Parts: sequence; structure tokens; C-alpha cells
Amino acid sequence: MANAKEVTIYDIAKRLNISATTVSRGLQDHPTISGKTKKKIADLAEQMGYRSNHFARSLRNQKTNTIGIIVPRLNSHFMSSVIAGIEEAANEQGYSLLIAQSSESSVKEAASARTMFDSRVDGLLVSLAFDTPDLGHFSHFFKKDIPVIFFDRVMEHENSTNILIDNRQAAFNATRHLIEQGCRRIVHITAPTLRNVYKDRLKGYKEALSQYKIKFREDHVIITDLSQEAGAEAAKTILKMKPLPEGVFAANDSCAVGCMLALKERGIRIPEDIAFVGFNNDPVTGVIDPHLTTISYRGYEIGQVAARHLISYLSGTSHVSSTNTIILRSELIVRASSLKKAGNK
Amino acid sequence: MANAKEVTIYDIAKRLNISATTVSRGLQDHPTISGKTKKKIADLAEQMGYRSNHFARSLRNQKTNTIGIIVPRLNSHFMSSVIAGIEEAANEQGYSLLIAQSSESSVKEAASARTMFDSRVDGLLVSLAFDTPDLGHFSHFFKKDIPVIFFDRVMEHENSTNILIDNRQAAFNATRHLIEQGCRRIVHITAPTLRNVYKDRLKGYKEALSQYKIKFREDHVIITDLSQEAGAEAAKTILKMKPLPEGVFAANDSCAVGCMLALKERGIRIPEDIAFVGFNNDPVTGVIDPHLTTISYRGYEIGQVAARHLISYLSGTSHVSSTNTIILRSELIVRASSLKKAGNK
DNA sequence: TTGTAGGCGTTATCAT
DNA sequence: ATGATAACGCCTACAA
Repeated sequence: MANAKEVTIYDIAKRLNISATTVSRGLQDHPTISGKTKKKIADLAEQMGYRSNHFARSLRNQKTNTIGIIVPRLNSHFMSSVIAGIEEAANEQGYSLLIAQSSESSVKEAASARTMFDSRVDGLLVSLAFDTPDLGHFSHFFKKDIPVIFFDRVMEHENSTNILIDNRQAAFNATRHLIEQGCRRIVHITAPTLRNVYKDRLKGYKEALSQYKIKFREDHVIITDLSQEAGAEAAKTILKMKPLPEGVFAANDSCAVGCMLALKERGIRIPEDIAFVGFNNDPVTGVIDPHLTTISYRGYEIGQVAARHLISYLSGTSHVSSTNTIILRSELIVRASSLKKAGNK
Repeated sequence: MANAKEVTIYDIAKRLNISATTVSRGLQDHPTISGKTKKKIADLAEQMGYRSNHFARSLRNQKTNTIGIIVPRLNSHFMSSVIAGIEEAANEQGYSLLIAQSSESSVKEAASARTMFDSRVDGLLVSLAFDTPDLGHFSHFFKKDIPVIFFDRVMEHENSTNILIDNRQAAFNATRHLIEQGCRRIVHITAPTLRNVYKDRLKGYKEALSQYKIKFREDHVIITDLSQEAGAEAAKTILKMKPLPEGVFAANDSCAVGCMLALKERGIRIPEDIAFVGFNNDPVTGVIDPHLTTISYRGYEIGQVAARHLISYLSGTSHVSSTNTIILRSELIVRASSLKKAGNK
């Protein structure tokens, strides 16, 4: 039961009759160590089951090879894709991941940030909670020049890089698509527009309306928490509208789905009565009947880009002088839920 | 730009004209330090922005306050619930999480295990990949008495605790439900029965058939990877069956959904022609038409239980002598997809 | 090409 | 109730 004693570079040094320094250097492939010695060291290390002590190294180097991740929630298709992407890129470079979810609460976000800070993560990847009003809880990081990269749910800040899609353009395309299908009264279901993603989607929606000379109506914007239940709630609001709207553009798919299901229950036909477009390309869009037109963007890629960017900064490979925004591609995926005109594919 | 120098217990000690030892003890609420001194220390620490150095402490204590998690994939409703549960319980106790996904590959699982081991996690929570044949890649942990707890996808092992539901019983209930709805020819779609969850579900399926004197037919068991696409494939196999089966029990929901969608496309009515039961209670079960009957079990709770169990072991609060299995509750959720008889609710 | 010495920040042990 | 010291394992000047 007694834990086998951990093998250290000193143990290796002793057996080889050389100094620990040499072992340390050999293990790091330091140029001043002869190939022969290196090989001897590597072989013995392997044989003795040596593993480098992360903490001793961190303590010494003031560097942990760990990246912190804070996201609103883990359990969405988009977020788990992002995390998978981060994980791949990080693992490739020998970084570990420390993950926390804010559950859409800025308070929990702040607490997690603190924990990450205390754990001395080398850098942070963050997607903000709904209600985070400012970046105050990351000030520790900024003060110590620990890089923080925001993705998707971002906030402008001189000390950080943002990685996201062009939400305005995507929303513009979605709305234009509905208009081209013959919709004039288009409802937009979204979240509080404190967060960039929702603010920009609203902007794109408005711009599309404006370009087609459709008057923007405040009462056509429904603010929710974007849950599926909220979508069902929104359906009630929609059903009360005097002339029913002809289209709905929802800022995410679960909410669109909740709304569609509730409307269908009341006998509304989709897309004939009301056409739908969602956002995110969640798998559920291909399950619901009719399949949901949506905006697709690769979370996996966002994750990879974010992680690579962070790591290259950490390695000193890249030097980001100030604010830096990276825009990734998104795409409108047209499915049956928005096709009022036959043959329009 | 120069990073502010980190505050250490020495800095505090100097200012207070006491020793670092006293500061260390004061910060830990050690009983031999006077209340007054403790207060002075705490106040100054706060004021100077002291934060304890995780690594120095880990180095000293041989303990990292970090738990490793390895799961097949992050992006399922069940898994993200589990992780949320783990996160809550772990955070409460001051533990951080190191997360990796095996992507259903035992090779990647082994690599992650190695990384976790090198990161000196205090314990490991694991749900195994489809194809993991044995626990060899965790032997390092066993040898050093680092606790490894398996959940959901487990494997018997003398050195570990397993946390899961009674898959046999759940599958029995699911199958019996179909039988009670009048189904006699029931297809079971599942994954290779190397993993306990699928083996036990198959067993429960067989037992239910047997109890109702229905002969088990090998060709009614379809082995897949349980993806939605695999479900669509399985639909083709089902359509070729001479008398169509009257019911399908799938070992997870996405596969059931893929199969249902494909069958519906071919004009099969659900549940009239073929009744369906899935497994997991994924959100998609409430979206598909008709809603899918399924087995529900709280991932969040499994996560909490797993984390608490691990942490209490780490704290020496509990001493698990040998193999230990914890069975959590699961429940059959009856929805339209399986209700052949009207009024049967 | 290799070795010596000191320190990263903390805590346990043994004094006082 | 408090302190001095050593050690956790590693790395980097500086020396040889």
C-alpha cells in the first residue's frame, strides 16, 4: 500500500553518476548535452518510470502549462464543440485544461475567474454569461498581463482578443432569407442585448428590414432567456399578434424549437403560416419537423483558433499589441422550416 | 508591463515582524495561533492581495486539489449534466477539474490518463470509451493508490468504485413496457456489448422477453455505434424484416431518433406500426414527433455522487476497502412514441 | 560538456 | 504561542 516513492532527477543522476543538472538538461534536450548522455538519461528515466513533477516545474518556472476555460454552460452542442476544439489544440501543445461553467451567472463567473487566477493558469479562454456587465472580475489577469481571450460572447477591451463570427451579417442573411421568402412581418426572439451576440443579431435583423423598406417594430422583438421553455412562452406572445407574423428569426435553435412546437400545437403550420430561422445549427434542427433553417458556424474551429492563438501568445511566437478581433465564418443553412416557396432550394 | 511581484507569506511576515511559519499557520487557522495574530495576518494578507501559491503547496503537500475527468465525449446532454454535477460538488470542496475527452477511443483515453497522472491529479473520474478492453492504462493510478472512480461506463476492478444505474432493470422495464403495449417482435438497437451498459441493457431486454415467453431472436439485435446516422442505417435493416417488428428499444436516444426519422420517411407510422423506446432522456426526446419514451436518470446526481465520493475518500473521511458499487435510480418516462393503446397513460 | 549552489513558496518538525 | 530550519523537485546563473 505504501506509495512507491516518486522518481526524481536526482535518482537518475545518482544511478548514472552524473549531476541532476545534467539530467535536467538531458531531459529537456538542451544543446550542451552530448547525444550519448542524453540517450542514457532518457533510457534510464523511461526504465525507472520517471515523470516530471509538474508543480516543482511550475513553481520554478512560474508557468503551469494550464489553460483556464470559463463558459456559460457546457451542455450545448456549440460549447462542447468549442471545448473539444480547444482540447485538441491544447493537448497538441502539451497544455492541460481547467474548466468551469458560469451557468449564466456573472457571480459564478467571477468566482471561477478567481479560482483560475489562484490556480495560476497561464491564460484564460472565456465566453461571457448573459448578465456580465463588465470585465472587472478579470482585472487581476489584466494587471498581471495574463492573456484572456474571449470567444463568441465577448466584450471590447483593450487588453484582450476577441474571437467570434460576424453576428450582424449572419442575422442580416437570416432575415433577408425570410424576406425573400415573402415574409414582411418578422418577429425576432432574442436575449437581453447586453451581450454582443444578441446586440449584433438585432442589428443585422434591423438592417435587413431597413434594406427592404420594412418598418422596424419594437413589439416584434421578444426578449427571453432563449431556453426552449422561453420559446414556448414567446409562442403565446406571437399568437396574440393581430395579423400573425409571417416569419420568426430566433437567436438560437432551442428557443426556435420551443416556439415551433408550441405553435404547432395550436395548429399553426410551419412554414406555410409562419416560417422559422434559428441560430447555431444544433443537432435538434435536423430532428424537428420541419427541419429548422439555421446559422451554422464551427464551434470546433473557434475552439482551435482560440487555443492556438492563446498558446502562440504564451510562447512569445506572436505579440498582440492591443485589441485584436478575429472573425470566423458562418453560413446560412436553408431547411424546410423557412421555405414558403416551393422549389426554392 | 512588469508583472507585479507576487506577495508571499514572507512579505506578510516581514511587515508584521513575525515569522513566516506563524503566517502560514495563521492563514490555515491553526489552533496554536492566537486569535489576535490570526486576525492581523488575515487582514494584512487581504490588504496586500496575497494569494497562496498552489504549486508550492502542492509540491510540499504532494496533493494538488485537482480532480481529473475523462469521458467519451463532452457533447451529450447526459455527460454535460454529469460534469456540471461534478463541478458543483468539487467546487464546494475547493477542488479544480481537469477535463479530457477520449472521443470513444481507448488510445486517446490512455493518453489522457497519462497526462492526468503526470499532472498529479488527486483522483480520477472516468467513463470508459466504447472500445476500452481493459483497465491497463490506469494501472499507474492503482499502483500508487490514486483513487479512480468509474461512472456509467464502468468495468469491474478490485481497486475502484463504480457508480451507475441498474441498466438491466431499466432495459427490462423498457422492454416490458413495449410488450404490455402489445409488441411481440421487438428489435433492440445497441452498441457492442463489451461495455457494461450495453451488455446489461441487452440482458434486461432478454429477460423481459423470456418472462413473457417471447423467444429471443439473434437477428432482432442490431449492433451499431449508436449515432443518429447509425439509427438511420438500422432503419434499413428493420425495413427488410419480413413481418415488421412492432417495437424498437434503442440503447440511446439519438440512435432511436435517427431510426424514427428514417422510418417515418418511408411511411412507417409511430407508434401504430412500430413503437419506440430510447434511453437517456435527451432533450431531443421532447422535440421529435411523436415524443420519445425513454429511460431517465439524473446525470447531475451521478456527477455529484461521484465527486463527493471521491473527495470524501481523499479526505480520509471514508475508507473504501475494496470494490464498491453505487447504484442510482432510473425511471421510465412514457411518451407518445410507445403508446399503442389509447388512454394508457 | 558538465557541475555547484541557490531559490521558487509552502509547510512539517523540532525547538524555544 | 511562536520560530528556525529543512525539504518538496526542478531549473538557471555561474563556474570549471
